Amino acid sequence: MTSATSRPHYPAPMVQLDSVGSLLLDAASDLLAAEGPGALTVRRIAGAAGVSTMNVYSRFGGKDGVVEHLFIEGFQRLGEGMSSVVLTDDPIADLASCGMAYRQFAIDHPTLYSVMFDRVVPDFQPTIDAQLIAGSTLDLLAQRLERAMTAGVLRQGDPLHTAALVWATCHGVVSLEQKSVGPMAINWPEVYEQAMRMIVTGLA
Amino acid sequence: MTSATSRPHYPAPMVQLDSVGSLLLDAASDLLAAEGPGALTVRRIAGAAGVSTMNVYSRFGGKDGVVEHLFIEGFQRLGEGMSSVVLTDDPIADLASCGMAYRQFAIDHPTLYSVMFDRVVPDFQPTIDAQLIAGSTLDLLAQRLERAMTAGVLRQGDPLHTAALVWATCHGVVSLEQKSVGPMAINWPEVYEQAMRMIVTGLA
DNA sequence: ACAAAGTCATAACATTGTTATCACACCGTC
DNA sequence: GACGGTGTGATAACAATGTTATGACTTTGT
Repeated sequence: MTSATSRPHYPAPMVQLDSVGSLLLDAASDLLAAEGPGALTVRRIAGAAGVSTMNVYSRFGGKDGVVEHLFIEGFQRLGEGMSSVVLTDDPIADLASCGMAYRQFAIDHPTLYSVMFDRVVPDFQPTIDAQLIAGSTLDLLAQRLERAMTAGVLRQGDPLHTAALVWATCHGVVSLEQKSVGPMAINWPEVYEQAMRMIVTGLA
Repeated sequence: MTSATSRPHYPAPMVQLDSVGSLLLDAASDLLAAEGPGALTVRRIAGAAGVSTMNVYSRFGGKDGVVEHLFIEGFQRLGEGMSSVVLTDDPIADLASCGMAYRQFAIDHPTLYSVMFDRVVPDFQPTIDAQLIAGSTLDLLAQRLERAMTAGVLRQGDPLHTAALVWATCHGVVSLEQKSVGPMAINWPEVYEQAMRMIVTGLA
C-alpha cells in the first residue's frame, strides 16, 4: 500500500487456496467478526493462523488481498442468504422476505457488512472483478422484481435499475442504523418495515 | 492536563478556536478534499498549516478531535445546503429540492461525506454530542415532511420516523453510487430521481 | 550427489499516532 | 533590573503498522 504507482492486482479470487491460505482467511474472518476492522493487521492475522506474516504476502499479495477475499466472501454469503428464502406464490411477500434476509445479514455480520459497504480499511479499493461479483448480487433482486412486474403487482420498468433502487433503500436504512446516525429515539426495525411498504406501494 | 482517566473526550466542538486551530482545521479540510482520508495524518495536517504536530494534540486532543470537527462541520454544511433552498407553495416540490440539495452536497464533497457516513478514519467514533448534531440535521427534513403532511399531500405519520426513512433512502442511493457498487451500466442520477418519485408516491 | 531454485521465518525499514523531553519565552515578585 | 515559576511548543523518542530485504532451509532437476 505504499507505492501508489499503479493499480495493484491481487491474485485471482478464484484460485484454489491451500490449507495455509484457508487458515489465514478463517483467522481474518474471525478477527473481523470478533474485534472489528481495527484488529485486521497482518501480524495478527498471521499470528491467529499460526503462520508467519510473509504468508499473507506470498498468497494474497498483501493485506488488501485478504480484505478483498473477505469482501467477495461477504457478497457471496449475502447472495446465499437472500436466495435461500423459499419462494411462495406471492411475489410481494417474497420480495419482503428477501429484504428481511438482507437486513438479517447486516445484523448478523455487521463488521463484514462495513468492509463491504464502508471504506473501513484504509486505501482498500476492490478490484474490478470483485466489484462485478458484488454487483451480480443485484441480479437476484432483479429477478424477484421482474417476477413481480410480470405478475402485475409492480409497475413495469427496468428490473436492474429498480433493483438498484430497492437495494439502495435497504442499504440506506441498515447503514444509518449501524452508525447510530440520527436521534436515538428512532426505531430502526420499524423504519425498515416502513421502507419495504414504501417500496411496494411506491413501485406498484 | 487532560484527565488520563476517561479517554475519548475531545474538546467541546463549540470552543472558540484561535488562529492556529483554524489553520489546522482548514488544512485538514483541504487535505481531505484534495487527497482523501488517507492524507489525513497528523504530520501532514500540521505541516500544511505550518505548525508543529503538537498543536494537534494541545488543541484537539489528537487526530480524532480534528476529524470530529470535520464531521460536525460536514453536517452543518449539509444542513445549510438543504435549508438554503427557497420554499415555494408546493410542499412536494420543496421536498424534491431538498433531496437534490442532499445529493449535490455528496457530489460536491465526496470525501467529507465519507467521513460523515463511512468509517473511513480507523477507530474514529463521533462523540455523543457530535451524533446529536448530526441527528439534528434530520429535523429540517422532518419539518418539510410535516408541512407536506398537514397540507394533505403526504399520509399522516410520525415526521421523525418518516424523515429517517427518506434520509436513509437518499443516503443509500448516494452511498452505493459513490462506491460504484453494482453494474457500471446503472444510471445513478436516474435512480436517485426514481427514488424521490417512489418516496412521494409511496408515502402519499 | 550436488547445484539451482523456491519457501518461509526473521529482521529491517518507512510511516503512523502518540507521548516524553527540554529549551525558551513570558510573568509576577523582590 | 534580577530571579524563580509556569507553560507553551518544537524536537525527539516510542509502539505499532504495512511492506520489503535477508538469509537459512527445503525441494527439485539432472
